[in-house]
Amino acid sequence: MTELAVFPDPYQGTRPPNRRRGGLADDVVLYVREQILTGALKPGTKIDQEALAAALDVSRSPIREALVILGQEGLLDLIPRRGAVVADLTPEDIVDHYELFGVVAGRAAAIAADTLSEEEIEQLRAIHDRFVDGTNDDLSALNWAFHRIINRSAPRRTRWLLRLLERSVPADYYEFTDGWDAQAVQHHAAILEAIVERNAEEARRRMEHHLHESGMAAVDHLERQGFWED
Amino acid sequence: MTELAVFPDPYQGTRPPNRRRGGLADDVVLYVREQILTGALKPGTKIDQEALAAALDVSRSPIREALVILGQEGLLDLIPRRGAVVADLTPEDIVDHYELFGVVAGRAAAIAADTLSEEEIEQLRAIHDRFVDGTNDDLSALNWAFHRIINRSAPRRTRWLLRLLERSVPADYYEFTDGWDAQAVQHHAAILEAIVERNAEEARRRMEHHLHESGMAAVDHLERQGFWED
DNA sequence: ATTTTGAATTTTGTATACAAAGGTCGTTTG
DNA sequence: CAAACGACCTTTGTATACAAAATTCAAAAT
Repeated sequence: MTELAVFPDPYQGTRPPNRRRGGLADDVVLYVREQILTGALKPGTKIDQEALAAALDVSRSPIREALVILGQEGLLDLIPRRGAVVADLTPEDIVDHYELFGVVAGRAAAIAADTLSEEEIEQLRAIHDRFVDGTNDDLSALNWAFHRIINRSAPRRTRWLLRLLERSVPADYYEFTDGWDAQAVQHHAAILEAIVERNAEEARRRMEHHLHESGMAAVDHLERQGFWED
Repeated sequence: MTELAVFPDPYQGTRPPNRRRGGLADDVVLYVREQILTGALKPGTKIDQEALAAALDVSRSPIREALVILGQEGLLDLIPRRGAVVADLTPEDIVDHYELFGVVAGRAAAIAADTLSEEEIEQLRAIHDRFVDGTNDDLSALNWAFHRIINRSAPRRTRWLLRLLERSVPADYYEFTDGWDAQAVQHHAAILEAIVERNAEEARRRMEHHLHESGMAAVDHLERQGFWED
């Protein structure tokens, strides 16, 4: 997770949680997740708790809590009494994950089209404009801000699931490379338009399409990075 | 989770995982989840690790792992350095949860309509027939078997999410009471029909509708049970 | 040669110990 | 009298210790 620069006023509260540091387990989760999503840890690799603890210089307590979390996220398979193994992560898994992300984010977009206030739509447009502009701004942060305004209109459980799906995906490791940002601008524009027109079904479709394409881009990127080599 | 009777041949491998007993943490998860979903533990209640450990006669190690799992499921709010609190669970949350379940199960149903083999459709029909019949069978198990055949046609990540959504919901505590089974039969029939006709979009819509109605039934049931009293 | 067996070793799961942050409650101070 | 402070107690987070299951590997048996 990249540390974000301070934003001017209109972005108050629109930056990633940055919530108070939890315990060591959180660090372990971040570390192992990155190892998996960058391909440093290949599927099938067994996680040696002791070794990991030694490597990160913590005890097995936070290690075990981290493994439980990653197990819940589906990145590790936890087999009772025989430990944690890096789960398979095929192109199909990535595509599937983004399709799921799509249907859930699509639901959020539909709700946003129905319920966002005019002020919120104005905020959305402002962020989108800076996203289009593309200069002197952290594109990843603006992308995040755009989706956040939409997602926060969704009910609690939907927001919970969106956060979950957001975490266990390589997003941070490939987004806004390879000219993907140009596509994203188009998609965002279309989504914004549907929301402005209060066309919930169209907003849903376009969000689903956006995430579908994101999945394709992710697979492309990972393939080019040699994620599935040897 | 009710223990299932042994089924005749056609149901081989169609009963709930029943996977090898994990550790004590699993027991703790089951226990606390039940306490929350039956209303014994009200939202806002703080979980005292020591007290829970004493009550279940285990140490805090499995307790903590269980709390992490329930936190990931959204049933507990884990606040660093100040412990776990039972998360809010309003009617809106339940409805929202089932809507999410709907879009994901809908995706599975659409895939099933496209990809189920004729043999699998025959199995589905056989199970549905026994479900319609309603005599001398565990309705809950048949319901589970019906959905399982559909869901297992979905790709891995979708199956993972379905399992997750299935767990953190009161299903077991209200299903097939109050004449809900009559409605479920209708819904299943409609879904089966769409699958037989290989009509993916219709299968999706009907599955979404089924889960939407399930959510309504769940809220009704919980309200009648006094889940949200005082 | 392959499989089987069983002690030695490793690794997991659980319990306990300890340090530090959080909360409590009475006292003090403005 | 209300807010601020601080000593005391509680609870969490982390480390360590211990028991039991799983794995390893060499010797024995088929």
